[in-house]
Amino acid sequence: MNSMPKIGMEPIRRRALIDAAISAIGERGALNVTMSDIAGRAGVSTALAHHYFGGKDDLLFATMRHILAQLGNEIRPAIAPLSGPERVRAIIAVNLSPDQFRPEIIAAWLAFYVEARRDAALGRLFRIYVHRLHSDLMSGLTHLPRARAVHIARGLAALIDGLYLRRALGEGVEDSAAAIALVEDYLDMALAPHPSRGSQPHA
Amino acid sequence: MNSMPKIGMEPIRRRALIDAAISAIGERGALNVTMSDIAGRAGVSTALAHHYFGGKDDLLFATMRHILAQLGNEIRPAIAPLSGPERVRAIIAVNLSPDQFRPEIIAAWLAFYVEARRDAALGRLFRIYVHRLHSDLMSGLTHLPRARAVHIARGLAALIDGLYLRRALGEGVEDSAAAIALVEDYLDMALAPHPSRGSQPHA
DNA sequence: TTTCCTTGATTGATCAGTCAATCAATAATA
DNA sequence: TATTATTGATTGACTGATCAATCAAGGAAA
Repeated sequence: MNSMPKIGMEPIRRRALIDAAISAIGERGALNVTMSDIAGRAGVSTALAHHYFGGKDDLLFATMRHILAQLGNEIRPAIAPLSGPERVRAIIAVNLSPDQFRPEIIAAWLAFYVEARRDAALGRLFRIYVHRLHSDLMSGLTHLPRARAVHIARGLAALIDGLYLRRALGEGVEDSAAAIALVEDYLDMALAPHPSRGSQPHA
Repeated sequence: MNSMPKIGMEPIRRRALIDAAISAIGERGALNVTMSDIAGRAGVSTALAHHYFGGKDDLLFATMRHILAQLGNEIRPAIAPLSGPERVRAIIAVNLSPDQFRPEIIAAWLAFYVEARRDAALGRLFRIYVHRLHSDLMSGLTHLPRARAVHIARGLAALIDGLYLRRALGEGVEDSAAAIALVEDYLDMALAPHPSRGSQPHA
């Protein structure tokens, strides 16, 4: 380990393998993709995939982490300058943006949701996502009583995930814009003062 | 196939194998269960499972059909005497009842959702479920303009599925009652006349 | 004795992971 | 400049395990 005796292929290969994994998962629809398939798509041998990632689980974990990081990188700047309902709207817009609503991304999400039930590391990753989404939503609902804000945040989160599911199945809401409209409609209703309804108090 | 020269083990075995499949899927969290595992839980050999179901895919298909049929059998009598919002409330209550909210059932749902992306037969099965849920919901929203009813029905369906997802992950809404309360709250808001909001018209 | 019921053993395929061996590029050296 | 040592990059071939599916044979009721 003196200096740089060889070129730096590592980041390129890692990225290529992750992209290949997303592509493969998107096409097969589940995590039962083979290392051969992934490596083939990335244009390398299976041995190289093992060399860089250690094993299949590690590669899939890195893939999911990449997807989550990408989502985080889109959300952070989008909501930074906003507060209140506008902040919530931005979160919704990014989570359901055409970019996140791509079939292969949805397929990967769904497949990882399933896998997270068994894989402890994946489960932790998802819990981080769930918590981040929740606290992001809460940060736009500070003008409401806490209990009411929690209620709405949970509803929004479930709605977003539900729309993902239906998208994965190819049924229900058609495109990104329709999904966003649906969630925003929920938000509008929840924020609008309504006569006397609901189990939670509101301002 | 003349009459009944031998006792009828078939329905008993089929049912036992389906129950075993649900149990196995619930425990492993995905569809990558083995025929050995399923057959073992049912107390028979793998060869017998093949004898009665033909192959693994057929067994899993029958398992999902059984779960969907069970849901249908619970919903039908529950909503038959009702109409309007009460009918919608009954649909919500059954879909999120403690019985449907069992971890192993949720796990099976989720796993089949994933598999339905590839398996055409499973996909058809799910489309039937989606359509039935939608038309059931619509039948309780006849007092609203059609466009508004469609909007609400889609929101309710997505919300229900989203709550399933979060339940599968073990995060978010805790139990059946909390999930029902969340969806009913959405329904209450959607049905309550609110000042001037939303992209869809309402009565 | 016919007919369903049931199984153990086997087979063929798939796949993750390993390994020893090349290739290529740079840095040190003479 | 030419040579050589060093090291990352890369692969083909192999292995061990897993698993769905098959089959031929052995019960047991009718």
